[in-house]
Amino acid sequence: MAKSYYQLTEGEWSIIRAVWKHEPCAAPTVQEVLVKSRKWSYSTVKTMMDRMACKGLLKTERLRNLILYRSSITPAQAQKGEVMGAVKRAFNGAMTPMMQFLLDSNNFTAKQLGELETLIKQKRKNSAPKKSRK
Amino acid sequence: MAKSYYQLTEGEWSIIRAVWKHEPCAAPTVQEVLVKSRKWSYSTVKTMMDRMACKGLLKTERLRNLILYRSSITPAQAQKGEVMGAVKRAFNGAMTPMMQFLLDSNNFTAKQLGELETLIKQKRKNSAPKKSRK
DNA sequence: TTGTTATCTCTACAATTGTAGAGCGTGGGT
DNA sequence: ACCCACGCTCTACAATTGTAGAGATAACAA
Repeated sequence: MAKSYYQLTEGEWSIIRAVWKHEPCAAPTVQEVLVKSRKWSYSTVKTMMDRMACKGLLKTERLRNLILYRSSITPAQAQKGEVMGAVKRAFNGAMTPMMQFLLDSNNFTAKQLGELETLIKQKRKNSAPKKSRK
Repeated sequence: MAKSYYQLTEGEWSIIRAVWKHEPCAAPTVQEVLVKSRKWSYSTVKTMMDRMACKGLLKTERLRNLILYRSSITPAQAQKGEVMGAVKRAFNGAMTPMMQFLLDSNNFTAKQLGELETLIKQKRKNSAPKKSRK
C-alpha cells in the first residue's frame, strides 16, 4: 500500500506547489515559475524534481525528448502529512491539544473565531448520525 | 533578539523532551532515558546534545568534570515553531485554513468537538474587550 | 600508586537536502 | 549538411542530520 504520510521538505513544497498549479508541466516551466521566489537554476530544479519522482512524489511521462511531470499526491495529502508530522512531533500525536494550542497562541480575530465556531457546529451535526464509510 | 522560531528535527525533539522532563541533567541520564525508544548509544546522544547547545537549544553548565544541560526553549516555544513551520509550508501561513483542514480531516469525536466549541466560546469572550498587552 | 569506572572529546561516515556546472543529444531552421 | 536552442544527463560538492567507535581524563577505591 502507498505510504500513509509524505513529509515534504521546504524545497519539495516549493516544487510541488508549482507542479500543482501547472501540471502537466516540464522542468523548465517549473524553473521559470520558481526563479522569482527561490533563485534556483535549471539544474537545481531538475535535480529536485527527479529526486521527487524517485520518491513517488511526482510522476513522469516522456514525450519524445521532453519529460512531463505531474504530482502523484494531492495538496490535501501533502497537507495531511505535514500536519500529522507536526502533531506527532510536538503534541505526542494528540490532535486536541494541538487545536487548543493553536487557539491559545494565535490571536485569532473575533470574526475568525466565529467562523471556526460555525464550522464546529456543522461538524457536530454531521458527525453522529452518519455511518462512517471508510 | 532571539530567533523567532526554532524548527527541531525528529531527533532533537526526542532529546529535548527528555531534557524537559529531567533537567538539569547530564548526557548519560538522557541516554538512559532514551535508549528504550531510540536505541541510541551514548556518543549519539552526546553529539546531538552538543550540537543543540551550539544552536542555542540547550544550555550547558560545567560542574567539575560533569556537564549539566538545561533547555533554553520552553515546550510552548518549540511547539509554536513546529506549528508555524507547518502552517507556513502547507497553508501558506494562514492559520484559519489550517484549522479548517484539521477539523475536516481528522475524525474528532463528538465529545472532542464539544470541548473545542467550549474553548472557542471562552476565547471569544476574552478576546474583544482586553487591551492586548504584547 | 594503580586500577576502575564514569564521562567526556575527537573524529568519522553515510544519507539527505540544497545547489549547480559541464557536456550531450536532437529537432528545427537555413 | 550544419549549427543552434533547448532540454536532458551526469557528476559534484557543502551543510545538516543520524549514528557511533576509540581514546583521553578524572575521580575514587583499594
